[in-house]
Amino acid sequence: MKALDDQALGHVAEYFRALSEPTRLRILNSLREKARNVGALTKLLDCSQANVSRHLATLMRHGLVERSAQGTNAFYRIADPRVYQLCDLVCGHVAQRFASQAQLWGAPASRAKR
Amino acid sequence: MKALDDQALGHVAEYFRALSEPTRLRILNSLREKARNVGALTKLLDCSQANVSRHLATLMRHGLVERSAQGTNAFYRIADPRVYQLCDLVCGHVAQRFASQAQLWGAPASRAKR
DNA sequence: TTACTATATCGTTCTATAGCGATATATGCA
DNA sequence: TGCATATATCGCTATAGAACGATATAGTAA
Repeated sequence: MKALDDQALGHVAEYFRALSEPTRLRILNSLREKARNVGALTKLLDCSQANVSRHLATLMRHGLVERSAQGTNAFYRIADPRVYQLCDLVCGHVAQRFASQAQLWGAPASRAKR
Repeated sequence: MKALDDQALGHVAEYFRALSEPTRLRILNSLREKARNVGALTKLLDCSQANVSRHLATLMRHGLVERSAQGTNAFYRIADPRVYQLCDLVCGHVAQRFASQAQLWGAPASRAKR
């Protein structure tokens, strides 16, 4: 992110926005192991089929997943495994943040040593 | 991001959401070199002081920047340089996506060979 | 054809938030 | 004290998008 022009910055922001929804992250997480069709994801996530379809469309629009139709089924798979690098980085940050906050608050939840 | 419980997933989503706004990305980009106070950022970004302050509060809330007051000035600095790793990953993805789309579209914008 | 399944899309409602102007708060100086 | 500067916050409007139910589209089989 060096000397980004505004247009590129907008695209980066949109990419992050695509990842800023818990249901979409759950979809990506479900596709970690293998490709799945919409119905499977619907059951797995306990979410309406319409919503799953719409979130998949959003993920498609940003190149996060790929689609392959087989008969009436639409199978989705991760298009770019780098997305997991992103998530892992953020998870690390979030976890660390919680750890330090737990320390600050006297760690009532996650037993810290003193 | 392996077997994330819903709460953690929500936090990850919120973290991404904090990064999903062009103005906030511009702020982070401006803080890449050095810490700046609100007034400096306001001029730099050509944005209202109220907005800058509010975005900084959002970035603070997610642990992306740190604040240090000096008199009436509030200086902000990057709290976690890993955020730039995130942005660089996304930039790489976005750039690659544009390149392949340019190929698909016959590259009218970014002169492709053939 | 008709019926069934899988997926996508539409229309509505509701919530979150960005931007703006005005104002509140805090610090420093005369 | 009073005033100027720096920052934070409030109230408002407008917009984006998430969830939902209903419906449209496509493939498949009888």
